[in-house]
Amino acid sequence: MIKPGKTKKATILDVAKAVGVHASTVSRALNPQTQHMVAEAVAERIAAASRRLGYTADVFASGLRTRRSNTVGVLIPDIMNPVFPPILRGIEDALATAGCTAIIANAEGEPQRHGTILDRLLGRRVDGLILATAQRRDAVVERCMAEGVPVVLINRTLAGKRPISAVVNDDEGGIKLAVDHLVAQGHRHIAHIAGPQALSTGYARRSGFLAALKTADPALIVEAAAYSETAGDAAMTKLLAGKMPFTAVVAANDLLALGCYDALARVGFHCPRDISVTGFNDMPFVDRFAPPLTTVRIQHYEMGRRAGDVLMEHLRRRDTASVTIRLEPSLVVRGSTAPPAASGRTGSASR
Amino acid sequence: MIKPGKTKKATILDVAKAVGVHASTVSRALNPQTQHMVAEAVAERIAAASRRLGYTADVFASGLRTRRSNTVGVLIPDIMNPVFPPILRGIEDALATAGCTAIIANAEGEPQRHGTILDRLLGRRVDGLILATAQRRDAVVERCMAEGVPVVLINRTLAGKRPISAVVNDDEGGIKLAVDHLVAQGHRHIAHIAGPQALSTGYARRSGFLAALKTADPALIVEAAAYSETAGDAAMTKLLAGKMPFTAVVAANDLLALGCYDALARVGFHCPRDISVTGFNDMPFVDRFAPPLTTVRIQHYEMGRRAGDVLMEHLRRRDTASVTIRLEPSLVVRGSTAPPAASGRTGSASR
DNA sequence: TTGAAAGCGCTAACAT
DNA sequence: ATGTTAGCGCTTTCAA
Repeated sequence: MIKPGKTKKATILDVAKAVGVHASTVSRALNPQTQHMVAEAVAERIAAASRRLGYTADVFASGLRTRRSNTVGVLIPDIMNPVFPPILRGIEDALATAGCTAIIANAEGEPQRHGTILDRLLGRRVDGLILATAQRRDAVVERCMAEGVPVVLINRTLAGKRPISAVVNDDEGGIKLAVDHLVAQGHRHIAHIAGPQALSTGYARRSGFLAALKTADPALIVEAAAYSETAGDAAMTKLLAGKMPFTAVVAANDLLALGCYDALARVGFHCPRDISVTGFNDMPFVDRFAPPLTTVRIQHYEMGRRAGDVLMEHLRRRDTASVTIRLEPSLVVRGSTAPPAASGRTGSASR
Repeated sequence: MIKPGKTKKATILDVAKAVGVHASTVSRALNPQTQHMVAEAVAERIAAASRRLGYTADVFASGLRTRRSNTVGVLIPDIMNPVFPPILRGIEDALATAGCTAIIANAEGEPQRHGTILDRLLGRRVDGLILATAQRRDAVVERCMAEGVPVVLINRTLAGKRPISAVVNDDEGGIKLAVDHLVAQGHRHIAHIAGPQALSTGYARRSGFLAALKTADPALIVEAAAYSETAGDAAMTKLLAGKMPFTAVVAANDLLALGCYDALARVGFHCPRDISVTGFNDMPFVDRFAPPLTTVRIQHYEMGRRAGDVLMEHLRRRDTASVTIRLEPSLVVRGSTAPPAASGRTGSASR
């Protein structure tokens, strides 16, 4: 009933026979690394024949021999977060130019699952890894380092100086941009919804907040349980329930800022009239929210691209020294921030 | 300087030696299909030893032998479109239960690139494909069918009845939901921004619009060049420039609806006061836009999940008959639709 | 129920 | 510059 249609794949032997040379000559001619060892005329005939027969090297056979898959694993904490698609595009573009393919794995915010996912990726014999899931101390990363698997961290990095490559943002600097903007608008009581302190982003942004706002009140800093809307909502609710008045809040990322919107709406507060809100990431579509979010823009695509390039370099030369690339963020001012109300509404936030 | 750390992977031979049996026995014991051929006691010792040694079959070696990669290719038109992440999650969950891994490829709206991407995926020896990129007549799909590669279409399907599995939405029915809602609100002049007619979604939704609104005016139907915000903006601008008055527009998807927002804002019209807008997909975050989008909700996750399941079934039994699964959409009413202004503002849209 | 042996398609060391 | 040979690690007949 079903046509099998199985067009038998051409093997290297088919090409060899067609040209009248030995299989190994075909192999050499087709590999850029070894092409120089074969006569140009022969190489051309081989190229022609292999094109004509639609020959492509079997990844299993060559992988078995060479122990390279030309595949890298990419571990993402949450693919539903719109920051990641642009990052992934950057990664894929970088890999594609090196003839490499990404296997994307979703960690879904469950750190304990990371080990299993790593096993799965390693089981696929990936040549290296790009991890967007790193915690400040991270068992998965440690394991990779111990096993000598090439790794590049992206967005998040480890605590302290470690010999591992990473492409991150200047999180402190980015938060300073947001704080300075609010201060310039006249805000004096600014709260911070910090990201999880187990993550370098949460940690660094909190430090950046403290550094930028010397007068920061500890009571106005709340740590969110996760980078999610619900966690942002919960944190903001906690802030509103506290007795410290404030007129603005710096959220550690856009999703948390969205959660702030929810909490604010629930108690009938208006953003930015009652409370100004800033985010971090400038993820796609935040310019369309009500109100459009003032946020710190990071170079999503560039970040992915650079991480991909760095990993490719590590694969090319296994002794490449690790590097840390820090990308500069910028502030995008939109409708979620405004000068505090003159009416002394400042105190209104305390209840 | 760099610790090689290369922990030699355990091979099947290591396990065999540890247990004192032949490698082939280990192979049989570890494969659920053939496990029954080996004595239970031996099987247990093999399982224990392989666990102890951290043995996992080398995918290259077994793939070379069995011609199966336990990998499937997933072709997505645009990963930046937030509909896809939930769909991908569904697909991955379905594959994971079958021990399969997805390789996601981004087609980036360039149909001519699809062939190359297909080659790359096939070169990776994927066992099957899930295509979200199908056009009503699609060279890539034809090629897969001709070559006997198992394929499941998702979201979009081919023109006419074809022997190929697909998981799609009831696009006609979905649009009818939107039209009926607008009519119930009192709208009489309703426009449609159709999706590309080369895609089954664009085509079916347009048909659905025509079917639901017998009095539809051809001058109030504009085909967008792509499913994108800019295309939606352009189409809406064209509609506004026409002389036909209308009070509502049914966009063929959410991105097009967003483009409508832009066009409306540019000419100083307010949604929904001047013009009501509906979308399609209910992609993440459209509930947060200004105004929150009234749209047709599709079962993103379920769609992915079902497609994955169907493909797994095709891989398990190559002679499985093809099926088409049609998922039911529902309407989500939000702030972008309202009754038309009583003020006879109807005509206002014409200039 | 288990072992022996062959071979999947390719590449790399060695030989010429 | 090209051919010979061996073998990567696994699965699968075939034999016992």
